[in-house]
Amino acid sequence: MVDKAAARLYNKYLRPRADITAGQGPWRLRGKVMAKEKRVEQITDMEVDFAQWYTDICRKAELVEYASVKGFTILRPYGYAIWENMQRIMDAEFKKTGHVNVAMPVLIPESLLKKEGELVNGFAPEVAWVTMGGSEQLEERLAFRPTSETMFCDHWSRVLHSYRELPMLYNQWCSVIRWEKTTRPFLRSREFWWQEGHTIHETAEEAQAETEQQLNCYADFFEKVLAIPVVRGRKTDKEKFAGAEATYTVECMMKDRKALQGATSHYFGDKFSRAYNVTFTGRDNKLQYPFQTSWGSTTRMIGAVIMAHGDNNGLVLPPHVAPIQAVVVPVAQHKPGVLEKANELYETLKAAGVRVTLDDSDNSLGWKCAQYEMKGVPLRVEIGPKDMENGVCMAVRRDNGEKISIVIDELAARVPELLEQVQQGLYEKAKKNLDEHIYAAHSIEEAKELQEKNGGFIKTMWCGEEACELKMKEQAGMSSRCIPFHQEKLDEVCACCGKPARHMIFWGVAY
RNA sequence: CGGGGUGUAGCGCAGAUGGUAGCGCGCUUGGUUCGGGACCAAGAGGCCCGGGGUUCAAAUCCCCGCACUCCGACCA
Repeated sequence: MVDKAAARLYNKYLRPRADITAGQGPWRLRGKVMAKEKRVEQITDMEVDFAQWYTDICRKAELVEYASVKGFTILRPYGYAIWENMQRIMDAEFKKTGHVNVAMPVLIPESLLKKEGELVNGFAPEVAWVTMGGSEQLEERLAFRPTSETMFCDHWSRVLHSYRELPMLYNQWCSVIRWEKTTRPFLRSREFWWQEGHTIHETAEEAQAETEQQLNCYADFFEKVLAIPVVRGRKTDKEKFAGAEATYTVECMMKDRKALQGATSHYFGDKFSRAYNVTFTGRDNKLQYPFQTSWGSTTRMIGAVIMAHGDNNGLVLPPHVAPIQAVVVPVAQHKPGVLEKANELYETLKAAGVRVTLDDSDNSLGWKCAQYEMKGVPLRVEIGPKDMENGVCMAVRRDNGEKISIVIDELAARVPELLEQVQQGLYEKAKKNLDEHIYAAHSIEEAKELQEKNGGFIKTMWCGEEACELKMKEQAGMSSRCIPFHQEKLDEVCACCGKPARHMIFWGVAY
């Protein structure tokens, strides 16, 4: 019902622009008329247009660039460096609990993919196919992996013989292809990078424990490394992974109070091992089917970091994954001794194990400040002639703008300490955002009203029926996020249908 | 896949009523600057998204594609 002419006019004259160029009145930048708290141009304010703000950050902080095929993105060095830090930390955690890395093929024969019905049905709409090999038509078309359960099962069906070989705790770092209809950097793209863990176990209990352990591993990673608090819970049958017996999730809340699924962990029972004929000889000398899990986390976590911590001046990175944790910025660097001193600070911090960089380029101080704020560097260390006289330097926190004078001799000890404080500060801020935006509702109408007014998670009691999920979606625009492990009893009956309630459930508008 | 919007220099945009292109920022070089995106001067940079039409003539008008983006449905 949008008036086309009006839309065009809006677009031409009123739509918020990312770039505000100099010489345009009150926003004039070089004339320094801009509001003090808005120091970085080129980024749309999140209050004006959150989606545009997000895209601006992805591009202006040089995290991604669009590729030539729709829905595919290039992870640029700065973006990839964040991913590498995530990988390094997670990979070490996986290995602590006995997991080993493997590499599976990128192509899956159609016949193999089709062996497990639910999985195929779940992924069929988004599978990309290879039909040609050189100039020859292939006898059987090959799927680009959308996920690798089938490859792991096929492999296990050949190599597994005895219970003595169990459990097999495998993981792989790779990219997968899912032909999504609409795409956004990090949040939804046709190719994305991830890790997928796949394990098989002798008993159901062991497999269930694995599922839980890995979910907790993710939750810890989000909270301690990404500084994003999560809600742990189980997905409803409607929302669970195709073919899984149970799907667990860590749900996060973004600054616009929309929900984002952070990572998932699935319990498969022996469903896949039966479908793919994975067997082993048990302790009782009988042929048995192993119990299976899979769990995954993706580059979407970068999107989560952007939307959980970013502000109107750009990206804000948690120190644990920041490619650059501190940048040394010399002030009045042409003055004698300044660059030398700056370099000394750089070397000191490097020796202290800080991921540090020194910007001795010719750009002005203001430019440098804005640049590193946009890129989310947690700490800026300024050193100028006046500081040198006093034997100090100035540290500026990205998360709250606080300026801290540091005696140079104490730099090596103080900076790591400050980085930890930034890490903690980010978590606390995000935790506050989460805690303050969980609302209890007792009917669909109330849920809808709360969602429209506040956003966030709406918690209600639920009978367990899919019909009620559909009703909530239709009437209040929300999907179920999870059935939290920490249950509360809000009512006796389901908020949607009035039948006896079985669970407390979280609803939200999701990415 | 449905509904809007937009494709002109690296980025942001101007280019009524058709006559093959401009501005700001950025970039390069030289100089002056430097405690929050500096200033001056001289430069470089365009198959106007693609394909068809209409016309003496198309960035501009008409079809058809494609891409990006926002809002829904689907998903990590």
